[in-house]
Amino acid sequence: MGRPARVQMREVANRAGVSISSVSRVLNDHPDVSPLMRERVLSAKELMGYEPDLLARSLRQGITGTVGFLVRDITNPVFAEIVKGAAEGLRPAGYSILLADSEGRDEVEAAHLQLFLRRRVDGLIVSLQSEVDPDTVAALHSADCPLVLVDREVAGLETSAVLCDHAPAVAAATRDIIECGHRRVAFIAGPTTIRVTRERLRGFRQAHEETGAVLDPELVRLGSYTAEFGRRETGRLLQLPDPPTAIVAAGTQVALGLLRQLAAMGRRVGSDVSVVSYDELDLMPMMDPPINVVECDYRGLGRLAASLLVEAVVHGQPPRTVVIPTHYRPRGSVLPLPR
Amino acid sequence: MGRPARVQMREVANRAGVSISSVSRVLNDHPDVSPLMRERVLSAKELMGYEPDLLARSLRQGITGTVGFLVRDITNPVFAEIVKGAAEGLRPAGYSILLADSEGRDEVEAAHLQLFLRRRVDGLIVSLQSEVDPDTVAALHSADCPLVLVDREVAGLETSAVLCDHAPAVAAATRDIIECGHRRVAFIAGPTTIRVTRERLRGFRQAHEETGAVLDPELVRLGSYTAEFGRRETGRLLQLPDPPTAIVAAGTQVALGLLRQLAAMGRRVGSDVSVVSYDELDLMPMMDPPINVVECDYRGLGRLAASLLVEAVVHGQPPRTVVIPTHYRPRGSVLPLPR
DNA sequence: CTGTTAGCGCGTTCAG
DNA sequence: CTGAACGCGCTAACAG
Repeated sequence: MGRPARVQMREVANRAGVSISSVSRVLNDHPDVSPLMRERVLSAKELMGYEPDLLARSLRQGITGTVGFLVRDITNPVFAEIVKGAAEGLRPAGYSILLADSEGRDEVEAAHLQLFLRRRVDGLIVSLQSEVDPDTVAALHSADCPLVLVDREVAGLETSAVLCDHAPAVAAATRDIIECGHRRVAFIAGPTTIRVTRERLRGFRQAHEETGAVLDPELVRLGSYTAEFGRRETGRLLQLPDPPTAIVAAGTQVALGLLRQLAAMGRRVGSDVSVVSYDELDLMPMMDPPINVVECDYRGLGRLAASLLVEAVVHGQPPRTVVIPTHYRPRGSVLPLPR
Repeated sequence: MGRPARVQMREVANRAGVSISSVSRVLNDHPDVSPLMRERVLSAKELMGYEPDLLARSLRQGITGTVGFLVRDITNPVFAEIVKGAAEGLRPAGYSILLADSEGRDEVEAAHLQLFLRRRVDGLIVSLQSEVDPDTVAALHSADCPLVLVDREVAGLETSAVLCDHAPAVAAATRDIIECGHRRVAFIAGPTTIRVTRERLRGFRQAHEETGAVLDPELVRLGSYTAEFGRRETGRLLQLPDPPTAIVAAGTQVALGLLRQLAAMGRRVGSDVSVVSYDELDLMPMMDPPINVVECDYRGLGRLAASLLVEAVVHGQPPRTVVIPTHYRPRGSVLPLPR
């Protein structure tokens, strides 16, 4: 079957015996069109299977109907959920999503943002892997469209943001551990160059202060949100002369690495070492014992980001920051220390 | 800080004291440009921070540098992996990804495809939720760009495809179960309107034929690839007068639902009912007992889809179909039946 | 209410 | 090797 040659507006106009602009008016629901005209144009359109070229329309109107979405790693279920939520929010508003994955590299992240801007996206939803990379920050500053940061903050950038309230939830988790009698609690997370880490760490510290427990700096391991980092640091922590009896793993991948390392060392969650993981992996509740988690509604977070963006793009609303609650869900992986 | 007004090509031309077309030639690496001209233009460009508008370029050149990517559900780790792989393959080639999620609705799927075409994507990578929806099929037929189907096939459509070799892997899994002494093996999967289901079912049947085992049609449950379907059918199967002693759950979400239902019923994997799941969820190997799975390299599949698309778009290569191997990984969730 | 005209920002013919 | 003019397909401003 031959390529169904792309039919253009002028052909429809000729076929209907009217001018091009009349076709345009009908298709854009301009008020000043006679019923007869509307009829003629629409039937010609249907007959020829005409669909307006959005590229040309975008160039003319200066709006593309696209939103750039940047995530650190689309295979991380947290980001997949956020994207899903945003997609649910953006589709009814008529926006398409340009998706970019940072691939763990700052230069890729910056390049994607620059590319988005050159494609003239109407808005950006961004969950950076680095809040401090110069090129990335420069790109964000040069953005001439609304921007929503997801669980991130960039110094000196006035923008909308949707944030998770990590600190209280991590504090609750840590308090639970300490109240079970643990005195050496470790913390594994990513770099402090992103807000999530700083907030989580803040909650972890706060719980120690409130309970009067001593926080050994050696037990805090900050590096990257990867399974490999989680695995490695778990191994190192447990080989310490005075090892921790409980570990808080901040981040899905870090938690995964932790569990792998425990399995490799033949240690059991709960009995050998108590564990609090971050983010609800679907299988966490079905493990034995079920893993305690800190989590929030990431899909809702994505929907929220979408609605903030839409209200900024469409209604010109000023930047706004929304914080959503985050929860600690004890399930059994934290056990009392034998006295 | 004020909007950094978008700088255009003509301004760069004025600044450099040359014509617009000279600027264009320099930026597009046209051979016939003097070193002096190149120098003048490039320095003016840097000075003013000019970046070409890709929208206008696309309209002029007829190519957008975008690829439409449609998936059934981006929160499904399988699709997230495929998207990641494709992103890795498409970025170096200079393509951006327009991502669409079908949201479980045929009309959404068709609408997304139509939208992609109107945005004049250079290519499509598509993993349909329905291979038979009329609007969807019509949209694919009307596509005037290269198309790569991912683990799908659409009747009458000459196109590239990347496929998983499901049947042998499911057959191996099923044989393993039967050889362990199980005589009533159930199968839960999605609709037969997509290739994966048909292939998986074929493998399941084949194992029965080869071993001479009897396949009770009542034990085959085909519906949808959702956790809810997996949960419900697991419950119904186990309440049968003569329930299965083993279940093959095809699909990540179905398997998840199955595990939830077993947990809810207080049944243990292995001892109460043997299980083979589909697709490697990261935690499957760490459950007790570790779940047997059928899986393949989905990220590689995505990369493959990207390379097929690129070779079609850039080099005009004809449609090609590639099948990648799929594996059965026994781990301990299938146990012998007591004689 | 409708047709004509002028661009949106670029790339690409053509002369020179 | 460079500049001027045209057009990608469409919408918006203006006449009629």
